[in-house]
Amino acid sequence: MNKELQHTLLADVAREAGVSTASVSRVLNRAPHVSSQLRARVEAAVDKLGYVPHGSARALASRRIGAIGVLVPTLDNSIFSTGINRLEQRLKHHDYRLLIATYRYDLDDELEALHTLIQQGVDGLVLIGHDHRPSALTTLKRRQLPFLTCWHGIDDADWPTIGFDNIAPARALAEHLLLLGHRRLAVISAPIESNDRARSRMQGFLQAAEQAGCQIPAEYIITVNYGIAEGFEALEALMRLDKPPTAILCGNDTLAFGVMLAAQRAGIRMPEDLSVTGFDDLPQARFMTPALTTVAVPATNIGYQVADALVARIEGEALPHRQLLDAPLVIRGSTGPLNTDA
Amino acid sequence: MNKELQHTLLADVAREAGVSTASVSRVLNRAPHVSSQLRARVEAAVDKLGYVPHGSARALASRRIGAIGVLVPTLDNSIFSTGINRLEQRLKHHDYRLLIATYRYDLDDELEALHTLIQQGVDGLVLIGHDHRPSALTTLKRRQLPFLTCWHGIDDADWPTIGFDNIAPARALAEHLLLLGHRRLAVISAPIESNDRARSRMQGFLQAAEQAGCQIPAEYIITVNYGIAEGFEALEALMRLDKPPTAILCGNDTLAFGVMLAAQRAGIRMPEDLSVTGFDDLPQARFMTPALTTVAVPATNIGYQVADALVARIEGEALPHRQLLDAPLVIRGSTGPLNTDA
DNA sequence: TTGTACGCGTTATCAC
DNA sequence: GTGATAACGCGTACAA
Repeated sequence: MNKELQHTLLADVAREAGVSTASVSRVLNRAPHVSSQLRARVEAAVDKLGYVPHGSARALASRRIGAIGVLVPTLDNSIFSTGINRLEQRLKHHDYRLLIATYRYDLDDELEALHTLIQQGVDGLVLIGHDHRPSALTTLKRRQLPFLTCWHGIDDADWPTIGFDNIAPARALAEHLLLLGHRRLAVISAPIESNDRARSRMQGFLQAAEQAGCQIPAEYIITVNYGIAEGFEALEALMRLDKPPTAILCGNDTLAFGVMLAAQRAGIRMPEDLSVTGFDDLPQARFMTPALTTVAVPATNIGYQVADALVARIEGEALPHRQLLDAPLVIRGSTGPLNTDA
Repeated sequence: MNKELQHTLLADVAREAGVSTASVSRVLNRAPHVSSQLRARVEAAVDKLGYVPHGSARALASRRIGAIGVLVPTLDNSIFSTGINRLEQRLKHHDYRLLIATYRYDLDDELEALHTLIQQGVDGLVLIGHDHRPSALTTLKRRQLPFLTCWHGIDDADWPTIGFDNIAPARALAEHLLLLGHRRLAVISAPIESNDRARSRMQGFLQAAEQAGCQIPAEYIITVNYGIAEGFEALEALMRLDKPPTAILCGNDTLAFGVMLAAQRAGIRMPEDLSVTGFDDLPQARFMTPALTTVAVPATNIGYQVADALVARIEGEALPHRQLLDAPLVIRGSTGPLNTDA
């Protein structure tokens, strides 16, 4: 590795402009009290030499890296990429960059990625959801690192959040189906052990059913990873039961799409023979036939708010530890009254 | 900002272990010639103090950051997230981290993001496609930064690539439709000015049509951004024409899904009344009814190969400037013979 | 095998 | 306003 071509340094710029390194640094960092004359000379020298500051050196000296990190379970779900996208744009507006790390819904991987990001020197962190390894909190606290969680609505001073309640909308979805006369409700959910969002939604579904005196039997509850294929196969499995459900509550839109596609393939009419609900309101939801009844998750807004709040926190502001956004029900054609002819 | 709690430093560990800082550093960096005795003492001290190395200081001193950067047009298309995901995992295997930046198909944003990543000190870079601002190449070369492009098959020594040919599969798709008797072919594509993949695919479509003596008229060529809604609306527009097309070539699967959903909504039968093709082979493709005829883009394999090749390059190896992977046609039910009854 | 001391490129604290 | 110069935290020749 003999890449010994000398990059131009701040000192080179200083020499070229005939000023001190301190002055160059001031110009570069938009410090106050610099004469426009000096500024001009420095900027000319920077351009001439094609100078690019050295990020690590800068971070070391200033004890600030100008980046915040985000830990996402996966980028494969476009609801997350949407949120991330907005977060990144808004952070850029505050002059912060975004470092993204993924952990495939594995909390040990999340913890490891957290350490990597901290080591990288991020100025703040965004985590998704409320479920994390306990030592994550310890680390965060010990280093006094500003952080925020999102996507959940759990009231916990340890885990400040900007998110939404997952339980109530899930309950509303189930109540909507019950009101339509359905009694054989099935649930297709992601594994709930280390995913509070999935758990909350499940809880909402079951609560509503129970309150209506309509307990959901175990064989109507299917746990799979989020994915089109998984939803597709889950529906096939449900339809093989002696008494198939008349309505299916899906943990997210992706699963619901899989279910709907399988139903279409099988010639099952929706909503006449089967009602289906999702969660997220992905762009595709409204274009399905029938259009998917779901919950509109405020992904974009979360990205925006999280950026503002975290930056404020980094700059020393105290903020409420919970901010809830609206996640409204979107009732469309995929849910309809129980067909009593059948 | 008075977060003056002293983080434990390498020196603290050294003191705790009763050894020199150099020794601690050696243990941490798995240097050879360290007695297991010393290693044990240091590791104990590290654990006891909860020491976390300071990334910037380490990068500054070692002139290596241990991360490579990737510039992606968007994370919203799951074909990219799939590739990125594999890239990240494979890089971790080589002890490199991945910094992701997105530019929303705007090449000026790409250039800006490139500078940010370079400033950040990445050890190498991955770009997607062949279209970039010329100054990107200049920068890359001047800093002698190892880099790779992917997702395209263009033979250009300036832009080493691990990708696939976009033209031939596109041509094959069109030929497939022509062979089925279709003559009224439409194309729905992303803007081609600054997107070589879209341009190559378009080129393949048009070439095949022309060679079959079946020029595609301008009103059959629609340019929109990639998206479900965009595909949906494009189909509606095409169907309003006096003589609607009997087959539609879509620039990617997402557009094709939009088209198919619009067709289903409009009661257009596929493939009897309309044949549709995509490009990517997303998971959803096989589950549509009918299943989507498309091209299987080797996203996972690209991620894997790019990781290995770029790391090799960083470590000084010379590699061929082009490596082509297979992107096979996947013929499914969404394409069928021209219906001459109509 | 281990320790000493300097250098990495910048920012920030002083004086002037 | 501007210029010296001491940190910043770690890696690594070099010496021992």
